[in-house]
Amino acid sequence: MPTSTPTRDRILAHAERVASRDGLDRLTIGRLAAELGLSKSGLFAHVGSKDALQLEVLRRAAERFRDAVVRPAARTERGEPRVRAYFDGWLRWAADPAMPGGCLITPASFDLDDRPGPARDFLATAQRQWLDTLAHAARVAADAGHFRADLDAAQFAFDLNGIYLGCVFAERLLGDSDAEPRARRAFERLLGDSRR
Amino acid sequence: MPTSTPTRDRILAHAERVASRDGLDRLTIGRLAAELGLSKSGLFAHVGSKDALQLEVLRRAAERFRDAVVRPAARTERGEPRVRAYFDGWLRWAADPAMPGGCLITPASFDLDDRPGPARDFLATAQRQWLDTLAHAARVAADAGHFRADLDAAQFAFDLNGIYLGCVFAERLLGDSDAEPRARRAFERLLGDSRR
DNA sequence: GCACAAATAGCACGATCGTTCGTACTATGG
DNA sequence: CCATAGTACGAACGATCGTGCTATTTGTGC
Repeated sequence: MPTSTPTRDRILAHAERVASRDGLDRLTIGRLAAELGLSKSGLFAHVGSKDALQLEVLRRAAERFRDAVVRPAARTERGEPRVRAYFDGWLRWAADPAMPGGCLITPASFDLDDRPGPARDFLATAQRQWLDTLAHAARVAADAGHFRADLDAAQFAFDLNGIYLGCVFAERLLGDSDAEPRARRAFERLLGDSRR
Repeated sequence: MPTSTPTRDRILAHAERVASRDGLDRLTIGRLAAELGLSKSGLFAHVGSKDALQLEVLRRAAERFRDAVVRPAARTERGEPRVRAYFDGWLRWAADPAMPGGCLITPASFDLDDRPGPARDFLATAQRQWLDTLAHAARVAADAGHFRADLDAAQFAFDLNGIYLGCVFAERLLGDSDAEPRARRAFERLLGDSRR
């Protein structure tokens, strides 16, 4: 099982789309093979196992997240602008048309939260890292005087995450068309409180 | 398929626990039957179909939520105290030891958000109702002078939901032991902003 | 043109899924 | 004592799952 071939890339790219629309654990080797015009065993040889496939899909989604959100924002001006850039990128990521079902990591985080295993471990680590990134950016903003000095950065990250989750929830389950404006309003409220 | 027999109640009560721990769509007729000492066909006769089983589990969870959270809080003093009662009950519900995997509705809401059908419809309706209840309570609190008069009640419900989701996320995926204190702090911040 | 390796297909396996069907057992009402 | 309805069971169905094995195709260096 090679680590990167054109076919394998095709498989994983499609698997990401399927997982986005239908959920990570609705990924199925047979269905994937049929949709890609491959045989089950042919596809299987590329991915090793179903668990490995799911894990790899998660890894690639996380990598795309880093490319699309984390790295660009990390190059913007430090302090509050960078915090804003993180949040903007996050919302853009959630609405990325390349992923028809939205971020596949969010539902997986709730789905796997009680199922020990490599997938859950990966998700927990990745999410912790992301929240740490957000907290660190808030800390830097506080040190720069943009936010108040005694800001609880971890609490800031917790609050931001809640805003994001509420946005995804309202948008996708409730079909609430102004979920994103609401999220932005909540964000401004959080920033306001972080200043004074 | 009768609507209520002792056996059917036993089945559904156990199904709720399984769905709480493993997720609604990991509910399986065969597994359920084995764990209850019934035959697959015997159990099947009680629930009609798998989809009906899942839907019924959702219905019962929602009913328990009304009994445990909505109704008690609705009888408390109107205004801010009732808003607090809703939120307290909500957090208590999420930590209810009777449901070993926490609230089964939250993960299902993310899991089914892109899968049309009766289960999704039910979830969307139930969640909309709950958010409306919260918004209404906030509106009443504003009219009573506890919150500022121009409070956006729907935004309040949106924010509250985000706090809850962030709490579940931190608690269950990250194993963050002070997720609940953080949620309470976020709640107080929301209340503070709703006053001025 | 041939050897050799990689990529893909074909086929079968055991398991498990939801579901159906026929059939017992058990109570209850006449 | 019999009819009837409810309750549960066992066996089987077609489908699909993940996963092995064994060919066959394909491409590449000599």
